[in-house]
Amino acid sequence: MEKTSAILALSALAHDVRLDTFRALAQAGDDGLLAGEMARALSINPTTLSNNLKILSHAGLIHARREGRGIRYFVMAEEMRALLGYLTEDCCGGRPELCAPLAAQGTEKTT
Amino acid sequence: MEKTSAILALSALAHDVRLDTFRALAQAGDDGLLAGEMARALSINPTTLSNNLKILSHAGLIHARREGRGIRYFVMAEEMRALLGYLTEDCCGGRPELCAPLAAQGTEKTT
DNA sequence: TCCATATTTCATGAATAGATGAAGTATAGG
DNA sequence: CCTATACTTCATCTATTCATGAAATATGGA
Repeated sequence: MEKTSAILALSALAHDVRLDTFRALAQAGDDGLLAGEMARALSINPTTLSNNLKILSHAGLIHARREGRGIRYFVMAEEMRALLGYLTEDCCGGRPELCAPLAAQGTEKTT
Repeated sequence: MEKTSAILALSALAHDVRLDTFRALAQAGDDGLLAGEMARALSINPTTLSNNLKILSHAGLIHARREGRGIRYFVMAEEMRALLGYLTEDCCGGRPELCAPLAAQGTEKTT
């Protein structure tokens, strides 16, 4: 992954609504979610959501497909993997172990 | 890790100078780097660098220690690990395998 | 004490991001 | 076709971020 793509993805995720949205889509997995479902579920103004979905799409983190009157969004796991790979491999000074003991590590519940 | 901390860290990293700085510090490891060394090495205006170092510090990704006339900065690996953990565990819908095959994965050289 | 060095804080202006109502586009169904 | 639904795009305003010169602060040494 290139640095510019990484920065694009990082800034896409660094936002309350977008992070919530991304998480909801990740949870939904291959089923994806309709824009309207997300707007209702997360109580977001449809226009605001649409703008933020566009930013996530542009970063390559999600993609969309029309479905009847609605538009269904899906997470792009590959891009997220690439980002995590970039952060661990490239940003941790070639010593991934410094920053990436993701295998084990305590799994606390967060919100 | 809490969502607000994650957003703070993500936006701290989502910036050209700050990402470069963070990478340089990660490479330096426990030796850390003086602010001046980084400014010279990366050709960054000292004021600009200082502002960006403050942002990284505030996000908990680095910390500083005075050393004579200079100030030496160090990466906070723990916070970076927490961020990566948050992204994989919390954002990938409780199905980390979706986004975190960091163990294997092709290690291409990036810039 | 006085000065040079190293870095930060302050102040300011320019650029970018963010939210949202109104208007536009696409689709389904009568 | 006509209308309702589901979204997006446009236009606009506000808020935040960014970069940087000038001034302030801290330290070391003569």
